[in-house]
Amino acid sequence: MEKEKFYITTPIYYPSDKLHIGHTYCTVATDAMARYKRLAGCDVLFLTGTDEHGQKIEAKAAEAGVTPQEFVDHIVEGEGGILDLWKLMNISNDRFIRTTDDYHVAAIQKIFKKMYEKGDIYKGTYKGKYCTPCESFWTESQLVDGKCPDCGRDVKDAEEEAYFFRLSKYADKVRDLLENTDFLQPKSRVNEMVHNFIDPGLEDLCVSRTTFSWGVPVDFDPGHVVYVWVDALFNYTTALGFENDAYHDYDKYWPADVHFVGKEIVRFHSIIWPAMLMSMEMPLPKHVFGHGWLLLEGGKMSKSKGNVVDPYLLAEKFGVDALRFFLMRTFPFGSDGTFSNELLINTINVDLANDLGNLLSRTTAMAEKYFDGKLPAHQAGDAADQDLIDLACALRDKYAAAMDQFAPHTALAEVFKVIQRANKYIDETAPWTLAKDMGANGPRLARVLYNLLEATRICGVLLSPFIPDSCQKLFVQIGAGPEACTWDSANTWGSLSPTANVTKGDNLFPRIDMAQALAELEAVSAAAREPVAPSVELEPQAEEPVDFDTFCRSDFRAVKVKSCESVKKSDKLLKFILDDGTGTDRQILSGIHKWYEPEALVGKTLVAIVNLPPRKMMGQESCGMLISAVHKENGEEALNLLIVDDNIPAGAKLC
RNA sequence: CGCGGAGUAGAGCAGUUGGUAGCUCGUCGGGCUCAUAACCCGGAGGUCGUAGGUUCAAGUCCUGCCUCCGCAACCA
Repeated sequence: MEKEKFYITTPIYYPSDKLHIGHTYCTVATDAMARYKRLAGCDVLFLTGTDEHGQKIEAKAAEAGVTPQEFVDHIVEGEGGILDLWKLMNISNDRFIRTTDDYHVAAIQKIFKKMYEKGDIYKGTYKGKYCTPCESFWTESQLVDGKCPDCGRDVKDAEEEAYFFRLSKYADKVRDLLENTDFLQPKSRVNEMVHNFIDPGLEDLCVSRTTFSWGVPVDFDPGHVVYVWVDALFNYTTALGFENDAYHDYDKYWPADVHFVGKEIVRFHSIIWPAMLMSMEMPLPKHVFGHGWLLLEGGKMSKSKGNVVDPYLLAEKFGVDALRFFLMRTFPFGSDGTFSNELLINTINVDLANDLGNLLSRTTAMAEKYFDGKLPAHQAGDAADQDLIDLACALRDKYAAAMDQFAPHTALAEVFKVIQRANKYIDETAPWTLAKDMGANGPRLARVLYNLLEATRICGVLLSPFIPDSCQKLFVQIGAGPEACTWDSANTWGSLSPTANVTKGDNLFPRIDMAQALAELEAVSAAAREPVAPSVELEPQAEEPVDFDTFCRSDFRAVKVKSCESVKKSDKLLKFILDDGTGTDRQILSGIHKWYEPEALVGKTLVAIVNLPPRKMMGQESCGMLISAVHKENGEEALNLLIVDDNIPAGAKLC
């Protein structure tokens, strides 16, 4: 019989930096799902990879003084790189695609051309802000102080030739897909997509650039490179051999059964991707699942906060399986979760050490102690066994139902109900009491231990997609051969040979000393936070001279802060009421809340330019601008207001 | 009135289609001694943010309000 196929993917990650626990979360989830489907008898293809083109990587490589290819090679294949991380985490992907792979590049060119010939990609003009010296286009929102974010110089309105994809043409079909099918999950993400992007009207999408070269060239129009969407999204099909000869199983595996993606890229996968496939007249993936993020206490993980969680460190310290298990067991897959080391250690101790590990340990210990590791064939069952047996036999279907709904946390919760029931069964049957009279109770005791081994085995089979290595050890200890580790055996009581060889091995999951482990982790992260010599970056000095008259027209004045408060609904703006010596209060808004609390500034003497035209911000008028000194420290923006001597009277002119 | 999410025991969270409010930690008491100071049982602790509404019945559905968090905007 033909096996049912199952094609599952992670996003292709952007190798501009090392990956963190969030990437690991998504990849581990995909891996567990893939392993589950293989266990259940499917012909699985599991794809992950890297999205290696784009301006940011080009720039980072230039900064590092290497070619873009060398740069991504190092992050992907180098020591401690992405491939190493997935190897460490025991990821069972069947393929790994890099968008710089030759076959992918060639296929993308064909795909681009096809959509062009169909008329769904057309040449238009891309309007934006252009910085001539940098030869860079920027969008309005990318500008810093209205100037080029790279060099700080003026930008001008400009337009360039670019190719556009007719996204608008597919708006209605995509809306129908989102609203009336279970294509996008969890359902809560549908509203967000429809209200934010489809209701306001989909605009055609710019799919080429001429301002950088690190991308797939448009082969029929030199100078243009394919911009991210076409290049990245079609990886899911080129990795199967679509429009290339590197692989030949597109017909077999496409469409994908599910794309697991982070919620930040749900938009691309649920709107742009289906629209492009519609254009190509290709089948759509069956599901896109947008999982949640791992947050940290106090908000998002971010480099600048220095709170990025390193999967290497945790896997090394607590074990790969423990980390994998924690990620899948603790957080509902569709929603955000709050990561903490305490939670990690607690989960390991409670579920893995106390419940699962200890169950295995006490069961195998008794089998050795009472029967030298080999139960006799003559065993005596009892009506009291039925509850445990029923629960264990019903587990597989509940587990499968949860997994098929992309709810690994629920599947694991079901497994642990059985583990807890088994621990309770030990109390109910009190084997140590039976053992006092082996003559009378031997067959009964043997049956009790066998039932425990069976319950443990079934849980082991179903846990193996999550903690594969640990389950192999478990199977060895309970003497389960390959026939007792199959999907079919997972709801068949009695699959384990009644006289299997049981050996008590090392503890599967040793308990972790919470206080000690936390202290060690804290020591590591304190060392990491130790500044590597605070690198101060300064803006280069302007080369262009300014004539004296122009300079003199700027009217700088000393001003005294009469009041200062944060602006409602803005996390950056502070509103200042200032004494500028004129007798009339001056109001200035300044985006410096990140560096200053308003109450700390009242009474200070500052410097402001007062003859700038007033400008509205967040509905309030700002008349002038407060002067600050700015620099970058360890890559992060730093800002200090010019606070001058209080002896200077309000309104004094600076010249 | 930009979009969305969340407010459930001291803490952290589950609660599918409305039908006796659960889990982990912590806490108090008991049991057991096979086991990784683990396991098992029981107690205390919740007006399920708030005010209304629909219903025989609402944590669950509807409306208003309050608070928090993302995104967006703003950041002269």
